[in-house]
Amino acid sequence: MNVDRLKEKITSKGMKFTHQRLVIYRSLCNSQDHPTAEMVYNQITEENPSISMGTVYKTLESFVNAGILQKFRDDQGLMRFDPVMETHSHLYCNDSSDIRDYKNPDLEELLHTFFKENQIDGFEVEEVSLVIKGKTK
Amino acid sequence: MNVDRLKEKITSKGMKFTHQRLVIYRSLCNSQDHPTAEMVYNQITEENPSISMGTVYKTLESFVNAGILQKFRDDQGLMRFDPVMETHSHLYCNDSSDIRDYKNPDLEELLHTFFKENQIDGFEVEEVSLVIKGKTK
DNA sequence: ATCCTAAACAGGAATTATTCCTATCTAAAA
DNA sequence: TTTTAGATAGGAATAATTCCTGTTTAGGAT
Repeated sequence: MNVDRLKEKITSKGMKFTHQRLVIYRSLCNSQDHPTAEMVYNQITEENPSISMGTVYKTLESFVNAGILQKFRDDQGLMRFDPVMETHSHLYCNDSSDIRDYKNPDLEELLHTFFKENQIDGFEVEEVSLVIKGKTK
Repeated sequence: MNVDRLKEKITSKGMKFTHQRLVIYRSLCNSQDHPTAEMVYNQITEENPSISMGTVYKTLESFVNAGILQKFRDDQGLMRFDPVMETHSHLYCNDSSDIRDYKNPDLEELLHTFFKENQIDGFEVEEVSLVIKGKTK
């Protein structure tokens, strides 16, 4: 994604376009590993040593609120950030801390149908995602 | 569950039977709310003021390793403990921090079949659970 | 019943992810 | 160019969890 598209993405949500936001969002878009705030910080400070940890946290949170990023907790309790906004599940590797994306429209349809037909007493389902644990082959 | 059955549960895993372990495990068995270590601590210290926080953490972890409890992270990153060992999913209330159990054999069968028929490239599924978010009605 | 020892415990310090605070700075609207 | 609301840097504060150390104890051996 080029700078203009990144800028458009940020400003379209009513956020000021700053160098820090550009760098942080670009880092997310280029990563496949659902980085933590610290991983983002380590990556961007190689080229931008003056960006502070607090800014990384605050910026990531702003992006989540603006609907530009998703966040979720991993098993160690660390917050992970994800630029993929469509509904999808995650594959957790039992042998490492790898987390891969898993997206399957058939599965989504299956679950949607299931919960439509199987109402839960006293609970209204709004969102379902899967935690899939296993081994990388 | 009476004291003898609780004791049996603990010693059958090769663990020494101590007063602290009895009290902590009993607290878990009597709760429905997937308590955190701190919630367990607060509950048991009413009657057992000398049990330390460190012991609660260490004991809960020992129980998990022994296969007596399950643990999982909630959205706030807190570790939750659960005496229900069978596979089941959780209902997360969006309006509060309530977490209810959800168990449905049909759903488990459905998912089992799905992942048998839909192998994931480079990944071997071992365990699937659902994160179900929504509203308590 | 008493002794012995590995394991468990209490109490508190240390660690670590994350949030909070405040003075300074800057994007972008006027 | 000026103005100012919002953004940032840097560091202090917070809070869940782990670690450390000296003391105690469960339960097998004597």
